[in-house]
Amino acid sequence: MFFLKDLPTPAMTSKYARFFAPVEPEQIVGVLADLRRASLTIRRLEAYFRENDFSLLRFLILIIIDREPEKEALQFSEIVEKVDVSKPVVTRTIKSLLEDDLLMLRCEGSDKRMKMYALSKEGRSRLESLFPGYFKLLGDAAEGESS
Amino acid sequence: MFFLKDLPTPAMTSKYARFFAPVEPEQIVGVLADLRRASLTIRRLEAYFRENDFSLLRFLILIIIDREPEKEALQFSEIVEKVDVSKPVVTRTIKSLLEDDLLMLRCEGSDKRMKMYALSKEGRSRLESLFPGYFKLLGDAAEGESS
DNA sequence: CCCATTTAGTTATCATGATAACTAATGGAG
DNA sequence: CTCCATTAGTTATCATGATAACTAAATGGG
Repeated sequence: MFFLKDLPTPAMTSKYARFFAPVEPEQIVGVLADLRRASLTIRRLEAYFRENDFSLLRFLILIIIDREPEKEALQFSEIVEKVDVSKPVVTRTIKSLLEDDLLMLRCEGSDKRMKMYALSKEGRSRLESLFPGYFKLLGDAAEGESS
Repeated sequence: MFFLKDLPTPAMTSKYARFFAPVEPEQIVGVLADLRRASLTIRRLEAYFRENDFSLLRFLILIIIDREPEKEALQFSEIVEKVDVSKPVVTRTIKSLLEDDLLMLRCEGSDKRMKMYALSKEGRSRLESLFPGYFKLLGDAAEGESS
């Protein structure tokens, strides 16, 4: 998250310009504005999921499994690859999803180390119940961007 | 941070389109791309400061004090307002900056609750030593955006 | 002037990200 | 077949964000 509330004023950027020349001040300010805008959107998403006793990461893991075209179960390491988060965090989050019966462990395959996870019925309906608010926030962000 | 590595394919968005209509799929995908891009930039910034035994928040607090035109010391609550982070986190971070002698406490004023903080000489030079890498990353992000 | 309320900042505790080091299963060289 | 290196996932611990509840100082109505 990028926490600077106020973007630098022109007076400030000119004070620091010697550090970033030849990049134009407007470019620097533009990037800062983008970082700030994205951080606020992410914050709103996190608040939305928290209000619904969920988390962005839990949601992303469910959607990643759901959106796969052919497979109906995904391997742990595939999930780790698609969600750009460290393995221990995925382990912990999947554990909580299992405890809530939103995911099911599928121990098929010859390799006894591998773990496959599929959405449960509750998992899928929970996911769908979260879609409207999620896409609403993304839509709002899209609007805010053009304005 | 937004962790989804792969943006949804057209096949995926059409699967979910009923949840976000009438917003156009390209808009949703566009916002997701922006969130992802910003998250990666923030990650690079955090990695940069970590490599330099610093943190993005520590840096932002220093720059906020430095960039104020007239005042050479800022009040705790002013810092909290400008950096969009909770008070306890600011307390903790300022404490670490004091321990490293990068900030100085200025207990002036009649209100004995108030605390004012100013950059020390080391604080200012530390800040300046971090500028080039910081603005380099912002410049890179600006380039990546236009491409 | 006194007590209740407000304001400034801190402490305690939790949530969720990371890295390092671990266990258990696999697989390939000899 | 045996043993060592590799791969899959977990455990332990830390870093840094949050909220709630706290202490101490200021303020204002009676």
